[in-house]
Amino acid sequence: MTTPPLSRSEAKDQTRRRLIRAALAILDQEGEAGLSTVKVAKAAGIAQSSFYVHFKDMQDLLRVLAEEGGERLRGAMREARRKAREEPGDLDRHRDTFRIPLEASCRHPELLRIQLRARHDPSSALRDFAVRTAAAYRDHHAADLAALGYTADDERDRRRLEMIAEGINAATNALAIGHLEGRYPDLDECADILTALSRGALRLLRHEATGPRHPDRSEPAHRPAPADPAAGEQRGDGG
Amino acid sequence: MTTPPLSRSEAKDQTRRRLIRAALAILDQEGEAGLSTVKVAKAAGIAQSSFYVHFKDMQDLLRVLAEEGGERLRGAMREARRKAREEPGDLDRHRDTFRIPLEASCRHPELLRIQLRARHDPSSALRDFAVRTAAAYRDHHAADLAALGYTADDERDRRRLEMIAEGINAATNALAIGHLEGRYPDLDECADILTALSRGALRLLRHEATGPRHPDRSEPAHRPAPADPAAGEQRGDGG
DNA sequence: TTTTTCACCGATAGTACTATCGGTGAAATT
DNA sequence: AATTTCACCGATAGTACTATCGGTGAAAAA
Repeated sequence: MTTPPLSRSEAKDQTRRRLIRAALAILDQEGEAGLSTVKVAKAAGIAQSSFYVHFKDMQDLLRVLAEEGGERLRGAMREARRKAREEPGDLDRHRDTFRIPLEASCRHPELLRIQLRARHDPSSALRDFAVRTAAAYRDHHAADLAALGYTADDERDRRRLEMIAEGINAATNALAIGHLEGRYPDLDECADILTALSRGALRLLRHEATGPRHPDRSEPAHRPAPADPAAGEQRGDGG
Repeated sequence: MTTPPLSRSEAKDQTRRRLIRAALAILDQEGEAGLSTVKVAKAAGIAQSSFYVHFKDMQDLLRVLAEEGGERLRGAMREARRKAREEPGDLDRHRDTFRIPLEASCRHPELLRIQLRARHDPSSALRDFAVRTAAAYRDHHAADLAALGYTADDERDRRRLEMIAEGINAATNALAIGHLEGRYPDLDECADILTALSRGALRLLRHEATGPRHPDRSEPAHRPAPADPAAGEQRGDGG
């Protein structure tokens, strides 16, 4: 038995972390309805009343949980993206676009499940987190697709690009869940399906973009896109 | 004005229906967490204790709700399918495949939202309903795709077909929600996106199904087109 | 009419959870 | 060593909900 002389603040922080982890586990296993200060505190090994030493109330804990969860997801996405950049994969840039969120999701199954649940639940304290996470994924896709050369010049194409990104995002989540449930063991195959799905949709986009049905504006307007895919959102860690 | 001489059983049945409708509304607006016998009974205009005249407990009400909801969704799907059969739409068979579930979902927004929520919530009494509904949609898609000539001979193709159907289903729900939220006003456009999405994925399937077992072959430019799904395109206009 | 039935009511016991209280002992500070 | 700080404790008041009770009046049956 190690006898690490924990300082008071270290011990407190450790308890706090136990509370957060306990809440995450209960949230994943029993859902938001199963959450209570009693259960969380007990699972963390402290008295129910001591819960309030660390958090103002359950809402407060969930806020912190969402913040940290969002950071973890974003970090996983960043990491996967970085790894994808280092690897040869020039040929499969398109495919990587789908592997990255898939891997990020599967690296944190509880967060994925919680996010999917909370997204449409008006009573959920995590709804905001879920909506923002989904928006981040959608933007990631939209930006990556734009980077692949699928520009959206007019209003309609922009909307279509968004719709495609949203559909792809939903499919990504569904396949990630399927993978986590063991139905689709091969993550590469999931990425393949997503790649194939998007390819068809993008053809529609490009088709519309190159040969407009209503040539009212003869302006090609080949604007060089936002250039940085989703890098702009968290380019922070530099190179 | 109206003086409808309601028999006792008629009045009771009407109260029961009010309870179910009230529960559905609360469920949609506040989520499962906001549900209580107090609220439901009050919204239905009766005393809380009288709730138990009609249902054993809240679980019982939710069971009935799920049964009726499932029946309504299935009915809407059946109806849309029937209507699609009657219409000329030979050209847009493929597209109809996606319009049908879209319309069915949008006809019952509360049920769609509730289903999406409950699907991944382990604490939800409606989880079973959600899972079965999702499975029904997925099967609908898989069957329709099969009807379009995309056979799945071996294990792998079967799994891929299922994955495609699951992805498409998820995208369908996402776009239906987007439509209900007003972001995608044109349901036809949603169907177009879904059509395009599936077309790419089906190409992958067909490629695997018709081509010889040589995985190194790159994308062929020719179009064998067994059942002619994409032939109709949409107004084609080669441009 | 007389009697029975029963949908509905108010009251309430019981359960589960929240959030605050004063107390305690060991770490931290003096 | 003496004092202060504070993370944690048990107890408990307060809140919200569930589910059961006996009572009531009007519809239904006799």
